[in-house]
Order: sequence, then C-alpha cells, then structure tokens
Amino acid sequence: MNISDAAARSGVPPKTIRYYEEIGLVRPLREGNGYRVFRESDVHKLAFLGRARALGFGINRCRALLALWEDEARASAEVKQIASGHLDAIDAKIADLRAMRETLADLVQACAGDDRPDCPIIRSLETSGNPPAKEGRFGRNGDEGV
Amino acid sequence: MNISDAAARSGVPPKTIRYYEEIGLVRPLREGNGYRVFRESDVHKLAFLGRARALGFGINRCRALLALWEDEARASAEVKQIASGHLDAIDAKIADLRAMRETLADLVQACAGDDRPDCPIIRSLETSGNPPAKEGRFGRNGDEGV
DNA sequence: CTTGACCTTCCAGTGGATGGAAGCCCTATC
DNA sequence: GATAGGGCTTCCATCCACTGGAAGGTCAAG
Repeated sequence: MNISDAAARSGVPPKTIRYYEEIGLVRPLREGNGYRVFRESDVHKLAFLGRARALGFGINRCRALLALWEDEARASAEVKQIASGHLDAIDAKIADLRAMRETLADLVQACAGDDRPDCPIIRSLETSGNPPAKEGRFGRNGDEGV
Repeated sequence: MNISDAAARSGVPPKTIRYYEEIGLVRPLREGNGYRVFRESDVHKLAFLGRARALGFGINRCRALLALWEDEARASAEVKQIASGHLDAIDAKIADLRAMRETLADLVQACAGDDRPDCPIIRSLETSGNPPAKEGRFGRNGDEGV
C-alpha cells in the first residue's frame, strides 16, 4: 500500500509519516520506482504512534513505547515508568497553566474593558509587583516537555 | 548600561534581549564600539515583556500589549480583548491536558508495573478502541498557541 | 602586555511537524 | 503517441521562542 492509503488507515498524515520515517520510527519498504510500500504492520505501528502522540507522549517516549510494544519480554514496569514520567510532566504543565490562568483571569475580571486607557492588566505588567519569574521560564528543562 | 546589566535589571537573559531586538521588540542605542546601550525605558520595557511572557502571552500578543502600553489613548477594551483571547487559549490548553491526564492516569493506575509483559497502557495504544484523534492534533491552529 | 570578562555577529539546533516547489511516475483518455 | 491529472519523491523553508556555541572585537586591571 502507498503512503496515502497508509495515512488514511492509520490517521497519520503523509507528511508526518515521511517525517517519522526520517527519524527512524517506521521503516516502510520501497518499490522499484522509489515509492514507499507500507505493510499492515507499518500501518499498525503508525496508528500506535498516532495514539501515543494524541496522549501527548513526546517522540522519544513514543520511541521507547514502540520498542517495548515490540518486546515480548518487556516488563510492564518499564511501560508504567514512561507513562508515569509523562503524567508528571503533564501535571507540571497543568499547574503552570493554572497559575497563569488564575492571575490572568483576575486581571481580565478587574479590567473595565471600555474606551478609557486605565487598565489593571497593563498596570500589572508594567509594575514590579508581579516579579519577572526567578526560575523556570527561561532555560532548559532536562526532560520531555509536554 | 550594557546588555548584562539590562539583563540583570530586567530579568531577561542577554540572548533573549538580543533576540527581542532582532524581532523589533526593543531598540537599544549603540555605542561607537558597537555595544548596545540600554536606557531605563528599555529596561522597563524588557521587564514588561518578561512579565507578559511569564503569563504565557505569545510574542505577537506581547507586541500588541507593548504598543497599547505606550499608547496613552488606548482603550482598556483592547487590552482586555488580547488578554481574554489568551485566557481562552490557556483554558483550551488546560482542557486538552486534562483530557490526556485523565486517560493516562487511568492507564497508569491499571498497570501492574511488575516484571510481566501484560500491560493495559500498551494494550490501549495498540488497540483502535482509543481512536487516533478525529481532529485537532494535526493541522494548524489559526491563532496563538499557549 | 597579557589576562579575562565582556561584547559582537552568525550559524545551528530544539520539537514536531507543516507548506510548498521542482520533478518523477502511473494511468486514462483522446 | 501525446497529454492531463493525480500521486509520489526529495529538498528547503517556516513556525515558536529561544538557547548554545564558535570566532573574533573591546576594555579595564594587574
């Protein structure tokens, strides 16, 4: 089967499939004319990736999950560890967003939203009261971001 | 003042300041030797940007907020609209993450996490029961992502 | 005069794709 | 046999918001 069929059957777009091949997540065969040929197993693998990505797993974690999926002798503990790591990352992200949301919602709430220039949102941004974040926003996070 | 002082006083790293200049968010002066020279107003503007970014505003929204900040005749409604748009984006993102979190937490919960291969997480990923997302994960979102 | 801390620019890479151009391949129709 | 169209290929650029690092200029202290 060609790439567009594989895309339709797996739910992963052709461009993305080519990208996944490029980074070594799938290895479709090739026909004499250079066209990719997808087996059932490739489609199945792509669908697996699609679902893992839909749960927010990063590519590296998808790669690890894929390897475990194909490893008959895997320990479920390994799978669980990857998923737990991701869950923690999601929780951290949610916490960040909720903190932002709370501040922001208060400000929006307090803003008259009329044609006058006075605005608590602007005031908050221009005032040192709301410190420029001591840590975290800038700089690398060692592990996968969500 | 030079870039490292501006960085220390605004909380925005030198690299980021250079980047902000490149995309036109700040316009420091230049000394004869090519060094950037930052005025108080530049530092103030950088701190503003730092706080806006810390609230998750995208660069485009920061640009708009900056323009409104400097516009004495602004209508607070304009500010509020930008902030509300961002708030909606955050809410959408939180909703996405919570949906992921819920599914994932259930799976992690159900996984024994021992040395046996059987694993509900893997089973869920390999099974079409969990559909590969009908819409949303792939494809452009017209507006700012959070 | 050298050392070392600054500063500059430029290029590359991050994650995870997406958009588009240029050009081959295949099938159908005239 | 020519041509039109769709599908396929590769490659390069773009998004977001930086970050890292190399190569080299500048400055004050010792």
